[in-house]
Amino acid sequence: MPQVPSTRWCPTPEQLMILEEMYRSGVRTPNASQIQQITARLSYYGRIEGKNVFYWFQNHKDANSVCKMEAGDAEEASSTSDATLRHESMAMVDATWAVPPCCRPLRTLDLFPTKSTGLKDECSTTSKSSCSTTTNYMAHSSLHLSLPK
Amino acid sequence: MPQVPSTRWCPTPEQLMILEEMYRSGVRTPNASQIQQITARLSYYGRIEGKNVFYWFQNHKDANSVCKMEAGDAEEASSTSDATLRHESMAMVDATWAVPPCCRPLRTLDLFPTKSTGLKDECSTTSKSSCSTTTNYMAHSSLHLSLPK
DNA sequence: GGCATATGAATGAATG
DNA sequence: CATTCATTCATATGCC
Repeated sequence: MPQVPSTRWCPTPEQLMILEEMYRSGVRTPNASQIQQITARLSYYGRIEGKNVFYWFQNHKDANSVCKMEAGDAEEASSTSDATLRHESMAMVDATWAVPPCCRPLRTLDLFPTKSTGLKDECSTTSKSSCSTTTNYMAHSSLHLSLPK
Repeated sequence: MPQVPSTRWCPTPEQLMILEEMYRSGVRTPNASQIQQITARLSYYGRIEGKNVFYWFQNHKDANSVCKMEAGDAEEASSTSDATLRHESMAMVDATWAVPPCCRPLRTLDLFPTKSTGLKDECSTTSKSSCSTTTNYMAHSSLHLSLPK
């Protein structure tokens, strides 16, 4: 039971930004060397491995349409939810998508903590305040499915 | 009284029954159209959205007769599957993989035993904006690596 | 009231 | 590139 920190890669905003920009630039499937460079560069902002980059581009079909729900069906609070469509199936059912507010609060707190002293764990559950930011990206819609409205 | 609008989907027994039956019937990953139909049908019994159906099937690996949820299975296999390199790009970046500790100290030493409940990791990354991102363009190596095999 | 558990939701990782 | 698997996160609910 490894409490090992072997966590899943947590893309930081900076990393994301760069990746997205690259994607926008036309990068689709970087080669090994490309990946290496990208990884090296991104690793500056946080832990990242080559495979992360690789998979990211693999999964990053299109970050388009941060579709929003249609105003006609839900009267939820609608906290600017953007349904991130991932698969075609989802794309179609999008109509029903009305994802409320589940964004991912990036807990990028300040610098690395020096928690030797009685500092509470930095990963405290709280502090999930603003999940705004542009954390939501990625919408894997594929094909030609009519996405969102 | 679940009057709260933004609540999570609350599957009704009827919905569950239908879903499970479908699952039993062999439905594993319904397509968009499938999802739509299912959703439509289930919506009769209560509010439900396409994503709910989608996720349900996604998560419903084996919720039926799960008998291994608890028990004293404290250890894990951790077979550390070797990453079978699939593409050459990956092969090359492989070096970057398995980069264990590297430079990112993400984990704190936990002296005291913490309950596993809500074990949150801290993938916090410094959102430092030292920036100075030297617009490092991508190298157009264009090597001879043919990706996929 | 909070703590424990269950499960929906999200997405990174992997495979075909 | 599409699809599926696995892990994690967040929220709801139940039991103290």
